[in-house]
Amino acid sequence: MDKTYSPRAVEEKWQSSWQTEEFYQVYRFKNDGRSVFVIDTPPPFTSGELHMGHAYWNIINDTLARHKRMCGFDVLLPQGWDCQGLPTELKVQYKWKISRENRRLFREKCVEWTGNMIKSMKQTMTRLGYRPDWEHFEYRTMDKSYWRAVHESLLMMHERGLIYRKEFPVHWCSRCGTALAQAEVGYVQKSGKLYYIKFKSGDLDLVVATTRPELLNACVALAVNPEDGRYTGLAGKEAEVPVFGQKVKILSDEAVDPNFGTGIVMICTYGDEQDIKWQQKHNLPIVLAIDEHGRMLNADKYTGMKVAQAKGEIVKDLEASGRIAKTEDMMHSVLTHTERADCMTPIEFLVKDQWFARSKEFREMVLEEGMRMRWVPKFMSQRLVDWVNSIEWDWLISRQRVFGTPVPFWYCVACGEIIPPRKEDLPVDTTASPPPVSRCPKCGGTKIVGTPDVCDCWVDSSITPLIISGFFTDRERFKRTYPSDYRQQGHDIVRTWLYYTTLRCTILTGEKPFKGVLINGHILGPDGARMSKSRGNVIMPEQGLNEYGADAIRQALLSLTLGSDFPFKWEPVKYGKSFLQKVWSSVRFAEGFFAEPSYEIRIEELEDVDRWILSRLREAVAKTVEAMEGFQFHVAVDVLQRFYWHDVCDQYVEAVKPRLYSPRTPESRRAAKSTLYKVIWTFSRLIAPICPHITEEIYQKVFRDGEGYVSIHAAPYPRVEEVPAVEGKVGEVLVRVIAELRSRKVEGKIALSAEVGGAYIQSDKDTLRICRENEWLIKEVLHIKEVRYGEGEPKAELKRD
RNA sequence: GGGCCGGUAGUCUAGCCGGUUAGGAUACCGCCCUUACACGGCGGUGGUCGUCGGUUCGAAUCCGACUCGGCCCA
Repeated sequence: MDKTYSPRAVEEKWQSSWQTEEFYQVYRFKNDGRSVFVIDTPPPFTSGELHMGHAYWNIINDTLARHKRMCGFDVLLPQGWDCQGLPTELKVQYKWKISRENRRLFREKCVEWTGNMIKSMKQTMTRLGYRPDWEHFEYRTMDKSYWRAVHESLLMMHERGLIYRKEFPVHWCSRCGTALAQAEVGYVQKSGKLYYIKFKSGDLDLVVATTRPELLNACVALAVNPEDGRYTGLAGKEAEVPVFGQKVKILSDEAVDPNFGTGIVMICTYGDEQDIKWQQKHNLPIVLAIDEHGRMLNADKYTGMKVAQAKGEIVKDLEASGRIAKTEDMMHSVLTHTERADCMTPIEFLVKDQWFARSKEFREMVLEEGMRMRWVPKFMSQRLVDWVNSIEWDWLISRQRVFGTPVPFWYCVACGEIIPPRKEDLPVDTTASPPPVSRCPKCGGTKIVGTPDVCDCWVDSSITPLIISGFFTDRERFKRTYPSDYRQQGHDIVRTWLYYTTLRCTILTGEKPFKGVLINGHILGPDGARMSKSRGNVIMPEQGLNEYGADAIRQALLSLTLGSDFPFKWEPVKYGKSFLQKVWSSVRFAEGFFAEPSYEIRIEELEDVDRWILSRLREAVAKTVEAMEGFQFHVAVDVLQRFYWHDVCDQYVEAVKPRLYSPRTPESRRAAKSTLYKVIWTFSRLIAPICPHITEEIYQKVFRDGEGYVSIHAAPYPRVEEVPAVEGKVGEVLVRVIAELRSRKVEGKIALSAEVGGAYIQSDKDTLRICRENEWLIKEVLHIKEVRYGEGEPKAELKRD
């Protein structure tokens, strides 16, 4: 064995070995009748970059899977890819200069781009030691087989009357010419003007403060807070909108902030999200004010102008007619296309024909199923409860995009009836294929049209437990692998991925999708803020893999408490690397004394320090097993690092050196060897799920001949009963005395290898007896010629020559 | 504005179903290259456990208020 452990070379060697047929049997899901353990892992968005946050959950799942395999479970560890999304469309559009007008070519190019991204991400995953069952359980949401599953799931929901169409406003970026998901927009602080505009209501002038006078044409109501004493009796009256002249009602609503502007707000279709709520709640008319290119609609002489231009013109005309009471400069939040930092176009709400899935009515069901899951950590379940209780609308499942799973329905133009495809025709693209009927089954209408809309990405990813269990493809396997044992995910997507999965899977199967949920926190940048390119605080695992190794990163990330956010630092990784070197050196030392393939402990030959370290080992096994079972990985890391470094290396190895180099008896030497063998072999298996590479290397070099498994990851996880239950108290006393004398040496600036003439040990009777019995060992370990003893307060002294 | 989480030495963190000299890591300072390891060993400096109240014989640990930070949602 080399003096220095080189993670790079060792890790790469085993990562490629694990991909071979010989080792695949360790990692494959066999469905051979053993208890199954299924982990529903997140399919990451295929951005091409695997950052430390991804690495974190890769490592959690890999560690969990390795642990369960060693415990004898038939583990199903799948890994999917969430492929379809706007960022990819924009890359293909802007970087590859492909026009989205040609939908087929555009999609092909998106698929090609995504393939490249997956390749690069998979490489980093592999370098982290992540080893899911790529061969049989890798899925990509852009594949036709995945589309088919999504379509079948939507078909089932349609059969139960859960799909409907309706006009609804969407976030729209006029520069990118597309609808956006909420996750793709954000508020940006901008300086602007607040206009105080006078509306006529009878003889009164009502002053309304707004930042968007260009939406006057879409003003459909005014509103005041019912508690606002200034406007008692105003509700129910009418007002006239300046410039455009339409008459609108004045409403009363608690959501109006009396402290903003004058306390009177104008409701437009649509200025912001609150306007949507008000429009729905009060059933107000909808005026289309802006088109897809950001130009005015239904705005008299302003029609066709760009929004910004129209704003200027309208303000000018308001001023001319004396309808502006005053203007104020203010900072306000503007909803902006922030997902692509260089777009930053203010978004508008456009009314589009949309597809919905009924979800409001399943709130109770989702809550009940959610509460039947085991949550780790427990408090995270509150996020689901809060979210479900706050749901006000059904799920808008359509998106006006190109690269996505097509919405698989046609509809009758005459009566609006939804026409589903035949199951055997799935997957379908309704813009390219003819409908299964030529006449509407409801009204007989002959104009049946498809839709270019695609599905929200959560429609795709909310069926992962069904995909991995074979719900659509293999009902026999499904019976054994659904629900998943655990769903692992970040806390930020409880309200999306977890909620939608629970909703859809329970509707489709009648049962919750997973028995347990493992929620992890975010890995933040070193500055404590969320990692983002614009902040420049993104940490990529690649930066540390060469220098410290995957096993070091794994230790560092697993030493975090599950559920909390953490600023990433390299220091704990460095410590992990030191620990690997420590383990390596100690095994290198021990291995030099192992002449036989394996060693069995003979209880009767054990000496006091052997019994001590074995009792400590037994304790470490118990604690580690308990921690691993309870997903307390940080506890396991801590217990193992401390046990091995400080008990095994600092104390035990030092204390048995004389018995290995110049033993008094062959039995003493054999006891030391067999204890060392037991300790290292057990420890290696305990930490194998956390540090799979170094333990595999050690296993293949030291233990394979004696133990016979193809891989350490095929060996059984240690159980407490494997370690002899022996009394360690006597050895503990001895170890303490030795440590004490060693400290005296260091304090006296005596080299540890230097011989000293004598030592004086003062303590109680029992301790002295133990020391006398082990006097040979004390002398040899510390290079002391003579030891004297005395009863009294515990102390240890050295006498120089 | 609402929900959740956190505030323990310069930095990070364990403990938090009440009683420990409050562990550990890193950084820093000494001494030591000991036939596994200087990616090491031994020792040391450093903490009013966010603030203020309360419960208790006793609180980092339980309760309340406040404050700061983070995430999610309005």
